[in-house]
Amino acid sequence: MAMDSSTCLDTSLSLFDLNMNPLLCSDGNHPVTTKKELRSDFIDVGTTMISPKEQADVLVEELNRMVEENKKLSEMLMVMCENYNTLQNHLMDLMSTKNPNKGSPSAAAISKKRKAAGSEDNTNNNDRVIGGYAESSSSEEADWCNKKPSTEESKSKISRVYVQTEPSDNRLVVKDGYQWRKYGQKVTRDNPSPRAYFKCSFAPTCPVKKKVQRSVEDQSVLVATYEGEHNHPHPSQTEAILGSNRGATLGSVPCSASISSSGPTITLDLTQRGTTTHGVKRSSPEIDQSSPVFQQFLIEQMASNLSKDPSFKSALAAAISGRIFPHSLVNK
DNA sequence: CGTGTTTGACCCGCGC
DNA sequence: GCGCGGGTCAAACACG
Repeated sequence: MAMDSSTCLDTSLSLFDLNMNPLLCSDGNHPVTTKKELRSDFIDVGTTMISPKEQADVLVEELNRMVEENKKLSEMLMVMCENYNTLQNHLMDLMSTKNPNKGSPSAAAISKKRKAAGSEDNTNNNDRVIGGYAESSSSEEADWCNKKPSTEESKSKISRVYVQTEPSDNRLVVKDGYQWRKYGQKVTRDNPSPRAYFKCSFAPTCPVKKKVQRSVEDQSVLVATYEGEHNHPHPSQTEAILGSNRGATLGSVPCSASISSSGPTITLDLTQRGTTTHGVKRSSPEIDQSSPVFQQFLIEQMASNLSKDPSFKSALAAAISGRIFPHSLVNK
């Protein structure tokens, strides 16, 4: 639904601002130093002639400052997540008062036979492509649930995302920020386009699966069907706060229509925790973002991503070389 | 060499 | 029981 998108987009843009601009810390006094600024800080220090002892002190001081900023960024993330949840709940209330009956499929729809589902992509009149993406309504999903009587809770969490792509783009790729491993491809009877099967590979234990297939009616539209719920935070929740300006990271921000670097693809992540589909409030257990486990996860992700970030490495290398070989840096 | 993708084989549920 | 079709597995392959 578009409302979800706008809510999500709002949060994403906040993240984007977080990445691009030196913001004030939560105490409102100390500006958060971006990675770019850090690099220039290093160079500035590196070009001045100071003793090794002082250099070590400066390094320690710098490290402490970064740790402090890291803490503050984490706090900001927590606040933002809370705001997101508040907005989401507000939206739920609005949607439930507007469409009290939506999301409760009729018994007829539920009892649809498997054969009737054969033309699922072009018979569901409730599905509409809206501005490049759309989400499905309930009937097909209820049918899906019926096909496989759920033995696990996650089986019942099914959503569908429509993504407008270039007709010439033959890849069955729907960018939603998560990491997916393809484990199969099949040509189905009702659709000449192959259907690709993906599993979430961000967390080894994540049960979420995704099916991607081109729409029968419009070959430029990819239909991504998500099954299950992620048991881990969205990768962008940890990557975004690192202030990385890399395209890959930006592309992983949910609802990234305005900032995606990969062409006209517009993705709407309906699988995110707390997100609803079909106007039905999800009842799955939510990840407590204030929990020590979540915070530990965040810290580990930050450390991991920082260590992988080539620009951070080069900045660090420049800073170190600037201190050890100040002249060589000046000559550059 | 590790990781991800491809693709044919296999499994299983459903309809006849 | 058999055939069909969707979903999954796993060996082979590609790539960085």
